[in-house]
Amino acid sequence: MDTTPRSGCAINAAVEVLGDPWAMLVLRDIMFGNRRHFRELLAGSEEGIASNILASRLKQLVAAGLLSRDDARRGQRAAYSLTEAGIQVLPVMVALGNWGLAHRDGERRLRVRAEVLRDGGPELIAAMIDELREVHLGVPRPDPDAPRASELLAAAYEAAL
Amino acid sequence: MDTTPRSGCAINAAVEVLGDPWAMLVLRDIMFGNRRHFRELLAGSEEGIASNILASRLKQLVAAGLLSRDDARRGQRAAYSLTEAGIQVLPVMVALGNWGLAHRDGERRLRVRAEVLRDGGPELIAAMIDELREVHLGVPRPDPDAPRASELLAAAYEAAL
DNA sequence: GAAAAGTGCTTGCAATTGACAACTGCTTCT
DNA sequence: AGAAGCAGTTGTCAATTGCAAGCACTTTTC
Repeated sequence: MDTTPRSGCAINAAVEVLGDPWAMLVLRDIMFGNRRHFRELLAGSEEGIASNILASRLKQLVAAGLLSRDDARRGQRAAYSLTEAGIQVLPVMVALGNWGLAHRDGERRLRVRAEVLRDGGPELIAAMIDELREVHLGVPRPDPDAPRASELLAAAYEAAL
Repeated sequence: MDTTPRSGCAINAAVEVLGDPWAMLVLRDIMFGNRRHFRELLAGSEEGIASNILASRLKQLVAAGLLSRDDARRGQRAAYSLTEAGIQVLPVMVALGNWGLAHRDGERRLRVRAEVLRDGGPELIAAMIDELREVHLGVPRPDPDAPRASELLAAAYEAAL
């Protein structure tokens, strides 16, 4: 786990944390799939991550300050939560999802649902961030009556299957 | 160069192409640094990519349809250009840059410049995409008198150093 | 017109990282 | 006490990465 930055560039700084294929997928499952425990993350994702890789990535993400590890009374049921820095990865995730929807298979499928993400952008993302803050940080949402962005986003994410 | 997708998820689709640390940095240098030739990319980036890795990544990015290789009369001065799919990576790049600016070093530095990217968002990105289309695809910009977004973005990117 | 310099890569090799399977120590349920 | 579930660790081996050279080619320079 090398923490020496390769350069001072901001994009490089992000890439050194998020540039690993598995890091993004783990974050995705915690964000959208709401998986919080080791075994859930291990078995849950469609891509089939190996246990040592998952352990390594969780450690890195905790060290980088994207996740916190809540070791609920030692040994059992350790839960991983997003920190504020981790929650702020959502825009990156959505941008990646948009790109993936638009450009795999030569840009032909799933246009309709993709529009939910593509243009619903900023407000939807802001609302989703409020939800993530509530779930992971325990911060109540500013407007509890606001529509649940997670459902729209999760639907668009499911459409990505 | 394995092209078999690990899953059908859109985020995974994007990660399989963009999830490599070097892929994003190469695209960054082509986008913001306007480096188009092998040797430029090799010597130009602050991170110091190895030649075999660069060759491998360029090949992958061309195969994935993000770059095109213009082999100006065989042998000499092959130029790499962004395709439309490559240009569309810009929002991902900006989101990554934002995150990097905000969250490295515990969120303390470069706030001022970061705001250029953070909230100037959508319109700035759209304008920059028009510019990239002009430079890399030869498509004239819809409004040639519009301010040059690349200067604002490049300034914010330079601030990231 | 031969030498020098520049081009896009390729090759060899040591070291790191990745995937797969099995296993450890701990805790709780029966 | 036994079984089952938990979060990981360890071992092994193949694939990938990083670094230093080198190669075949083209253009420039003298």
